[in-house]
Amino acid sequence: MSALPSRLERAFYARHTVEVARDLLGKVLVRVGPDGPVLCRIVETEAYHGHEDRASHASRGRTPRTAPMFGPPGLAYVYQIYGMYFCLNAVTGPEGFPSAALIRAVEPLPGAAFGPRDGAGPGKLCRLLGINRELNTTDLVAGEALWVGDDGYAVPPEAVLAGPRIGVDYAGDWVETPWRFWVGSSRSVSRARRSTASAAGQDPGAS
DNA sequence: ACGCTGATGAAG
DNA sequence: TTCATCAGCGTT
Repeated sequence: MSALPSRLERAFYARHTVEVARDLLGKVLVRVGPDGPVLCRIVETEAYHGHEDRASHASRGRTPRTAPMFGPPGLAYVYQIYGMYFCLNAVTGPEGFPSAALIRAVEPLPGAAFGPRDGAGPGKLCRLLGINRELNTTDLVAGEALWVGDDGYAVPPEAVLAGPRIGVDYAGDWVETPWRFWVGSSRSVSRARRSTASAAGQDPGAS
């Protein structure tokens, strides 16, 4: 039923990372690997914004690892965490300003060859799609191996929920910042809906 | 609640 | 060179 997805352009990623993270919900993540293309729908994201955001890798400035976050919007920032997993981010905002949207969960499209929990987490989806450090700094706007498209589907605004980001207990005043976004009706989000979850409003989270 | 696992960055 | 710290996951 869905049209073939059309690739998101650089202007999509060039906006405030909170807007990008929210708008990535419902978009189609396309991975073209050795075994051919795999498509899935993004249902959970998180925003990381600038050096003041103590949850962000870039909060301590530019380092070899975080350099991609300072690059042009639309790059992939892939890093390894806990020694065993990879996480995929899309670099956002203007070039030179460190911000990115973490893709935390994807759900299968109808007829997909994997289950609803196979992409339910940032490490799981990278494992599912064969995303590793080789894809770090690849261009989601121009590359062939990994990109994000729009197939015309839109998540109903009332289905978009927001809450605190996961795994950032060290982030001080930023721990409760509600920059995690997910599709409340999806079975593929990485954790059950929190009672404190709230519908994502129009306002950007903070600044 | 815990173990797995190794890159990362800061300290020295 | 050592050391503590992780934007997770799976099993108990």
